[in-house]
Amino acid sequence: MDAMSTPSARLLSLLSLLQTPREWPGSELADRLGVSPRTVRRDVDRLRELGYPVEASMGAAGGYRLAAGKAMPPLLLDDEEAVAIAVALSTAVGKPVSGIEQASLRALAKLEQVLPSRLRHRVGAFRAATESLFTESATPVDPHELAVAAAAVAGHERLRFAYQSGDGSRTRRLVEPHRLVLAGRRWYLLAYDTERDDWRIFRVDRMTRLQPTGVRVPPRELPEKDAAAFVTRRMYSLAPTYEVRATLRLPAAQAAERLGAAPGELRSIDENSCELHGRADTLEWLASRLLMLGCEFQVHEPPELLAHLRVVGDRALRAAVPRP
Amino acid sequence: MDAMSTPSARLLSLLSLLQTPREWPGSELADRLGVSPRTVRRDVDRLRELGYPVEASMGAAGGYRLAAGKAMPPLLLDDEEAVAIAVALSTAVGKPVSGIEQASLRALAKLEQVLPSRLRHRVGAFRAATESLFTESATPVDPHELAVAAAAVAGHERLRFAYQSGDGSRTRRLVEPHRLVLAGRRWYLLAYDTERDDWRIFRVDRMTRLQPTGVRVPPRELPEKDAAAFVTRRMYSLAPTYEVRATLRLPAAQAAERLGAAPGELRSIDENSCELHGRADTLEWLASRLLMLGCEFQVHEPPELLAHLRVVGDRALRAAVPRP
DNA sequence: CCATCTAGGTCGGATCCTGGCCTAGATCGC
DNA sequence: GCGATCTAGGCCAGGATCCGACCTAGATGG
Repeated sequence: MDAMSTPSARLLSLLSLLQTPREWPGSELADRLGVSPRTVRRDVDRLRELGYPVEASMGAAGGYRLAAGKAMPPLLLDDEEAVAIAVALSTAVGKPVSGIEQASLRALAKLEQVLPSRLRHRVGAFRAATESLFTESATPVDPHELAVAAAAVAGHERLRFAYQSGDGSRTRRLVEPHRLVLAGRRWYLLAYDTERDDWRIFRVDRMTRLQPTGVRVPPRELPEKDAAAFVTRRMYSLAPTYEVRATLRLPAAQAAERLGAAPGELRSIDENSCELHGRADTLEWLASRLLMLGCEFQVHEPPELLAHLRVVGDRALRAAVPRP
Repeated sequence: MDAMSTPSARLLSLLSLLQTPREWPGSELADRLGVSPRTVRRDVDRLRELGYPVEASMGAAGGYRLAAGKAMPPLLLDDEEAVAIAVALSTAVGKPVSGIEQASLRALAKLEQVLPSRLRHRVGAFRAATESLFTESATPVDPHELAVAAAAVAGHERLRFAYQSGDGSRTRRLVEPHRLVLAGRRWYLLAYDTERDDWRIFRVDRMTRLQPTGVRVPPRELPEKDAAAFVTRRMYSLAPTYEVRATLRLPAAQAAERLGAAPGELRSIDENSCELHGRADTLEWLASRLLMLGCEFQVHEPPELLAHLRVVGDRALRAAVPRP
């Protein structure tokens, strides 16, 4: 333990100790912090005054611990925990659903800003290991670059990057980032392209070599009020999606449960079948989800999905024929 | 903003402000914290002395921001970010791979300990929404209960719960938790059953109504040195698993990449095929992963997987036949 | 009923903290 | 190049805070 000379440093260490899921007797805390038990009691008081609910169980074998309160206390993580959170957020952000993607992204950007570099390497390694497991998306976005972009948005910093547009041509861009928007299962950066003097939308998974320039610029006004609307209007030109229509031999309630969030539309047909309307961007993802439902189903559209199902079905049957 | 009377409270707020991915001019910080700019400079100094690397850009339009340093600073999260992290950790823990499961679990336990209850509800809601999306596992474990168990392990607290054993019988248990072990894709609790006076292993997904008793007991010694070894020896009686053997028409390198972490064993056969040896606990999971590889393959074992592939293949082909 | 823990009042002396004022150095825009 | 604007940090004096020591009260478990 360090000197713990100042009360501030002591409060921080105290918070860190109390976050461990165990009880600390005052005497042990005093020992660890290098102060008298009386001072520990006063520090506990201070924490309580700051809004952190330190619980104490009285009597012999009593002790202090931090309980759930009204506000989030500062989280004091050790190295491994920090890495675990970074990895978890990365996969969450790379496979966004839910409706808290913006918050996940903010949290990731915040964490990456202060993550020591030696930990950063470990995060990268784990990310590489886990990412390919969830190979649902054809081109999963790099969470690190996403975080860099998010930081640039939040800091109003000019951003430089290489972009590969839909037709394959590569360009260098210098933009003023405005917002990151999740649409479908992809992230888009809405930004003002300073070289082309116009608003542009970039698919984040097509951006590489992001370099925050550090140059802060006053936020520019959008031509339209809602960034998300602006994006969705232009988005479909960038992201070819498939509209699915299928009949599932499964009660609508169960189908909703198994499909989880963002299932698209489900309409009940009768007590044990329903119709699914949805949209997705890769056939593999669609086919896999439908097959994982574990029920009979019929696909009506799109024709590409019908073809893909035939391919997958044939492949499964061939795989099931034992050959030496 | 609050009073910020004491330097400790001020330092915490300052840390929170500096974690935002933007630059803060000293004057604005002074304003927000309700102190003079000189004091802000001193506070910044204090933070630096505590080991938090506050970066400053000089000149006009300069400012302060928190950079990556040697140690993790305390993370100050707003409500949404806290929820996002909790959700991300939950799915990471419920679908464990990687090799940082223990750390993820610790982080989740730490977070849940201090998470305000109103946020806890939101986490539960998001969890329910996202969980069913990744319905790979037959009985996904409840991350919240896992966190409770982890806290009991760390705090040496007796734990009470209801258990449904493999044969379907239900019992109430009172145990002294010793360790949580991840084996295969399942979590097991190694604990001393105080009523049966012996060490037992419980599948966490079969535990319900966990109640930490708050009773702290001195840690008991394991009969064998390594808990993980003890578990793995007994585990296979609890978890029926399938041993897979298959030939993939894919170069070994590519297969490893697409399979990601824990692919089992891959042995290269020739330049564009390889043999896979692995183990998994559900056929659906296995079949889906193999089909997602996007290459031809032949399954040799187990026979159950052959049967399941035939079922899935037939179903896919039936689904691809348009019917009114 | 006693040991052990939290809770908290009081006091004096040492320490620290603050704001004001100063100079120095870096950087950017004009 | 020059001035504006920012960080950096020394110095000082008055006041607030903090600390340990010592005390009593209350809760709890063996």
